[in-house]
Amino acid sequence: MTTQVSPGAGPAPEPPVGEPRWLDADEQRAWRAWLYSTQLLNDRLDRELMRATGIPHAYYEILVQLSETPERQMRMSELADRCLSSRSRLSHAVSRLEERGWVRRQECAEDGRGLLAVLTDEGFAALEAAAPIHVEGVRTHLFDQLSPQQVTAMRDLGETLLRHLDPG
Amino acid sequence: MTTQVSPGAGPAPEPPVGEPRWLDADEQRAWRAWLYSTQLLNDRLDRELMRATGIPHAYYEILVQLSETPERQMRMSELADRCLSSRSRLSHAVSRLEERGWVRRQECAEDGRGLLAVLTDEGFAALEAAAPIHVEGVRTHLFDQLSPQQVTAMRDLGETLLRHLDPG
DNA sequence: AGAGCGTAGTTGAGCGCTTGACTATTCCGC
DNA sequence: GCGGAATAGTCAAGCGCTCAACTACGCTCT
Repeated sequence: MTTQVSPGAGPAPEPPVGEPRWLDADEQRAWRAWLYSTQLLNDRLDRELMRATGIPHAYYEILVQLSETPERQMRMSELADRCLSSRSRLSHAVSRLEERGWVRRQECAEDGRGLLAVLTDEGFAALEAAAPIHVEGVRTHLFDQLSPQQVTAMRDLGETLLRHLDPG
Repeated sequence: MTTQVSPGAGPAPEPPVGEPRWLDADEQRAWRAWLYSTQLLNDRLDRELMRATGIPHAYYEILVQLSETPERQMRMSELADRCLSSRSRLSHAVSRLEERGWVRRQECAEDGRGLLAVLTDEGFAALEAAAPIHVEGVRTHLFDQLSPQQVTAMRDLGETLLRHLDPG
């Protein structure tokens, strides 16, 4: 779906330097399968979670990150990093979560510039309500479809790519 | 990142019916690696394409789909399906591509309700300019990072999930 | 023929994200 | 301790997407 414009495939004839390294037929197929499946899976999980709980997946992740911290609070920047989110995006998101009463901002003692995002009890309750929905989606659309070997391969793939994409 | 609220892991103690089937530690790890890596990869490819060409990946896909058709034209609905897009989304997107002069709408002879999206020469040129950027991104961030076995595993995973998610 | 239903596509409101500019605070070197 | 760079976070404009309502056409049954 996404790559070829020019030459039809063929067994990788070593393109001259500077020429695009087009995908061959097998690579195309692998790439499209990956692209479509990830897109469909994410859409599906996000949609189901949204329908059932009104929480978009991005917000759910914020709640999860906060809940996994001892004090249920975290610096805005660290939260943004963990959610693979820009600071701006996180700032907007926390504002909306604040409106729902699920998170509040609190000044940071050690750093006058900083703020802590704190998960409220209401926020934790919302997360507890949403978690079973979400895990059920992950089960039925992902793990239930895969053999143990495929799960291993998935983890291996993910971790390999992460080493390249997110060396941090 | 995303699932556990409640019990810490443990070797899958067969939850009672109705209880959430929580992920164990290995599953967590696999899930997070998958989720993060797909997110980072998509963000990266989209961003690079956008920066270099001004074309978001969703629009790029529309152009690709049209270009792969014999007449460089397709019914709106079919185009939406192939782009994993809602009709509404596609309609908006085609409107914007029309403003750029890359696509035009054309009445459909056989069905008075229908429209054809037609790729213009300018649109094709834009696609030809963008394709090398995109394929280079897919190479460097995906295929260059993976062994041949991993590529095979990736295709297998993708296709397995597609059979479940998109049985069409 | 025309009532009713299904299909094709569009539209507008509202939300979330991105970008880039902005404020406020801290850190660092002199 | 003071001036400048770096860091933390916010905000506004603009774009893209979703949802639900809407128009228009085709199909079928009577």
